[in-house]
Amino acid sequence: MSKKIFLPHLSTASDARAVRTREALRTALLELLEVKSLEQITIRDIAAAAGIGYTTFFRHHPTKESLLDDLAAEQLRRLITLVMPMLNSQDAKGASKSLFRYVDEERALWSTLLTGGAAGALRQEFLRICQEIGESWPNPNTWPPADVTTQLVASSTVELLAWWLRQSQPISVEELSEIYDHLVVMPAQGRAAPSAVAKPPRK
Amino acid sequence: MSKKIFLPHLSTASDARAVRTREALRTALLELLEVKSLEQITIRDIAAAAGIGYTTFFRHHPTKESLLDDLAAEQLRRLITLVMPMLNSQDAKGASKSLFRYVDEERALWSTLLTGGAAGALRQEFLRICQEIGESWPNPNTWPPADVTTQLVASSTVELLAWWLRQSQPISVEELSEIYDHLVVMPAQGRAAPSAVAKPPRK
Amino acid sequence: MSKKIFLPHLSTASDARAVRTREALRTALLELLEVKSLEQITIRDIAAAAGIGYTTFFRHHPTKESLLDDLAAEQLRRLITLVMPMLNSQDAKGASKSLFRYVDEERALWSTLLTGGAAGALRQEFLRICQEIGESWPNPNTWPPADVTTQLVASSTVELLAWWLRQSQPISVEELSEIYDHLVVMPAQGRAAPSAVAKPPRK
Amino acid sequence: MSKKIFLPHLSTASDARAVRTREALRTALLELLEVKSLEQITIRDIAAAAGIGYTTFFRHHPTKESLLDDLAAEQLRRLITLVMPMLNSQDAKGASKSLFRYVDEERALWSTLLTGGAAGALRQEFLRICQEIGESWPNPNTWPPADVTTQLVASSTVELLAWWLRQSQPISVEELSEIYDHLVVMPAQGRAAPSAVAKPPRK
DNA sequence: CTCTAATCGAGACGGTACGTCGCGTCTTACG
DNA sequence: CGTAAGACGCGACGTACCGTCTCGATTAGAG
Repeated sequence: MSKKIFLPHLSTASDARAVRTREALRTALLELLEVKSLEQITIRDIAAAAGIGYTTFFRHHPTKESLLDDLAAEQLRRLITLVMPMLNSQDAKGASKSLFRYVDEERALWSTLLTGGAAGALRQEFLRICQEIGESWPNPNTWPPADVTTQLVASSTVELLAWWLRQSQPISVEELSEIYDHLVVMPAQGRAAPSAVAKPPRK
Repeated sequence: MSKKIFLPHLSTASDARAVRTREALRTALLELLEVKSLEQITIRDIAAAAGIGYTTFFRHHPTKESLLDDLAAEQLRRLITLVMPMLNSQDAKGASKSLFRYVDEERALWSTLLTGGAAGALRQEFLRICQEIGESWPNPNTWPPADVTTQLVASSTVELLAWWLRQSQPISVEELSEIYDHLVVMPAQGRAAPSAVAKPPRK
Repeated sequence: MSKKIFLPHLSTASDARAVRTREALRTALLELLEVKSLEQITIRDIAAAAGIGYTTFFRHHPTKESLLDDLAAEQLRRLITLVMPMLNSQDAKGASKSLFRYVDEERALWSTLLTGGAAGALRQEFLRICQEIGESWPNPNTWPPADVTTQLVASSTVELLAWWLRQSQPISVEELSEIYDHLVVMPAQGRAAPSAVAKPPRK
Repeated sequence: MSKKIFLPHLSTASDARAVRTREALRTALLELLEVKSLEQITIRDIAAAAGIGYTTFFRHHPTKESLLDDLAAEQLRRLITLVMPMLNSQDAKGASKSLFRYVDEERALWSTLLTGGAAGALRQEFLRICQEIGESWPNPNTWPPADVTTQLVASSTVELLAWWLRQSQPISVEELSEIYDHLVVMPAQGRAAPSAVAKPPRK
């Protein structure tokens, strides 16, 4: 009962037509994500929107999730490298400004990804990766536990970004940084409370 | 020549069989949610797990989401009434303890709802309702804007609860309250900085 | 795997309510047959039209076919006793007039039965019974074979009756008798063709 | 947001697979018709018997009746062109022999169609078409009325054919022609009774 | 400058799930 | 305490997509 006998050519990434098709697929998915959620989008929808044959989709991606990856993976990775410093950087303010400036540059893309139909999937993937990276770090016995702090910072960051991108009246990067610093970064760095709390004995 | 003669939900609600069936459906969904996500669960799965006929499902609920509502709506409403005070209560500590004690009482249910396959849906619904309630409040021109604060408090609360329920080593309500107060409540109340947090008492 | 555990009371035919219900069912079916075919009519339709509960239907008849029987069986039997003489009677003219006069008296009923949604079923049952009776008769080695003659007479009779009942301009019993005699009876009695054909050699 | 995107029947008709499938469907239906009536046959039955997927059925036919059409329409049309001459041809004997010889050639098919589970449907369709054609003819004020004659000839023809195909002992085309001529054709042509029938007064 | 070979769209195909409908049986609550 | 109302399991309906496969047309390179 083999699961996959189907192995398309996975077109030689250098073929001009293939490149054009991939681009069309990405664009099509983004367009559709502005309107409906990933699960509501069918592969047939995407192929139609991209102006390619249904079967051709599978020459490039095994599933629609794979196409979303292709879209988001690199951007997501970059976003994460900009977020993680928040947890221990000395210059959190500067770091957060870098983060928001980057998102501002790619505003159109992130707007779709975080406020459109892929928001759930993106959020989940983002949290997963943050957790993964957090776990690989040296884990001093801090309080509150590092994993929960990471989780809350990551989730708050996504939520704040989504909120920002939803606003009709633009909010400046500086102002957003202030909010972020106030509500997310400082509490997480334990500077929220003046007297840095020593880890309480567990058990 | 009417097109729709299908009128469910007229069930007497007092018929013993119907009550039994509804209960079986709820239980079945909870069982399945421990294993897979809501979208992966088919109505046929639920019916089979509940030991009822596939068609019978529709006599009680138009969709599986409706069944989830039936499960979660009241509990969710209760959770929310316990969360909202965090945003302005004088006695946040007490409020948060009430919150966590309630979740602790319904630990089995909330564990499934927040760490199982319905987590995404629940989280989204929770945020939606919080936002709705927040908007109905008197809105002094605070900074940071009230809506973003609400959003972050709500999302952090869910995230923290999910983290708590996932822990293999139980964490006491008191300790959790400390973490919550530290990372979520105080920053949100703008009391983030000076007022000292003494080493949190254990137990 | 028992097929029938369901044995309703089959209400004591003398109960006044039962009698009223049976009558309502018959009427309801007749009404519906004017509009759609037997297979398109559901038992729920009939019950609703008769103003009785769905389940109650089954107290009186196991299937809708059984109800049709109840309606038609006796009338059908009577019709047949009037038709069979055509095959050998001396006084075919008189016999056919009796036949058509009877149908004329029950015009409303037969009109529904033969031109409405039960036409197919009635026709088939009629033919079946004719054939059965024909077979029980002494079978002199006639030519053409008796069974085919019976079959054709029966089918032509039904067809002619249906045609008659469909006419918007009423045709008198006398005239119809002429047509019947001409097209059906005389040929069947071998008085059709002038030169009576001797039985041809069979291979 | 269109409700119906379902567009079958665009099949290339030249695709070898499609041709094979269509053939399999025809064969399957014929097999099933030997056993049960059209209404008792489900589309799932047909698909299973044809060895194709249930859904695939609908790529080729919207209903099972449509499949029956596909089977019978052309043959039926041919049969009718052979029957209609009976009503006015000079050479009825020759015409009837052509008719029966044709049916004899396609004996297997017609045997299934006229004595199997599609008999009712076929009969009805046959009568409908005959009537239709008859109505398009010049309609001299004959007696008996042309439409009833057509109806009776058509129905008798089908009945006779069905009888013939049911016989275990084969009856020759010649002999059948004799019977047909005797019982159906001659009466219909008004050459039935020796003493020509004087036209009875109408109205 | 044909002629074979690779490629790609279109869509046929077997599936699985959907939501609807009617069946005939069984249970319950009500009058 | 019998009966109507309707809950129930069942199975067919017709639709939508899935992911795989086949095919015919369109190019592209080789003879």
